[in-house]
Amino acid sequence: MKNSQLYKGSLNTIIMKLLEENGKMYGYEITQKVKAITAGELNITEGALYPALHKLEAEGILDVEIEKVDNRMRKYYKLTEAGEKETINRLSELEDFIRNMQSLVNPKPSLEF
Amino acid sequence: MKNSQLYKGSLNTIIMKLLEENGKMYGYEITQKVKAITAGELNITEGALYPALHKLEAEGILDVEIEKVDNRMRKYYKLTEAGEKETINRLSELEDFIRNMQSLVNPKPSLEF
DNA sequence: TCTTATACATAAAACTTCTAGGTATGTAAA
DNA sequence: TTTACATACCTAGAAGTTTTATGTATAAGA
Repeated sequence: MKNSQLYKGSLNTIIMKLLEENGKMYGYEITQKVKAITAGELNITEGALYPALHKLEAEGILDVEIEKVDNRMRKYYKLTEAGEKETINRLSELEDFIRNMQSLVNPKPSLEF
Repeated sequence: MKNSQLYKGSLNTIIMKLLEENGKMYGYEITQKVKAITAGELNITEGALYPALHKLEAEGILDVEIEKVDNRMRKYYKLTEAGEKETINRLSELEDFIRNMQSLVNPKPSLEF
């Protein structure tokens, strides 16, 4: 998609935040949710999403649970306890990042008269 | 450094914004400026910075001018005309990005009573 | 003299993401 | 009925950026 370079490196944080908020989600659901929240501006590709989910699972951040709905497979992911702790750190990093980027883009004028 | 993953993909935008603001800067100056603005939280490594500057120059975004100060070489970079136009686009993308990330992290509650 | 700061540079490895494919089911349109 | 689209998963290879680890050189300070 037309995703700018800027989103690179933010995928894990996005996934973890969504799972923190919604309890459990499956891959396709995550892509649709992100598209909806960002009004179509950010489209997570499957080639990025699935490897990322598998990696987070391997790291013990996520747990999987397979369900069959309408004869179609769904793999629901949710945060482990370790994952919840890590999510707190990631969100804090995200806040710092946003604050820093805003400082760079919108520097405080020096206090002169 | 302890730079989180989130900064990946934002280096070009940072460089371009700083040059838009300061007219011309040299590599080492950019690293110091970023460190100062972010209170030490973001350190741009040379291994990332110099290749990025060279690439932006090759793309016609930046112009170089070599000066010798105190017997040391300095390569001053400044935005070309095309670079200035592109910077406007990048900053607009950055605003969208920040807005989208904030929507994800801090979703608007539905308007129910 | 040794360390730190200034100032540039690059090559190899690591890492993430994109592109481009693949499988399969259900539904709606032509 | 065949085509298209949405749902739902997956992966391999290419592309791209950044990190790590170097290297060179001058100036200043301990």
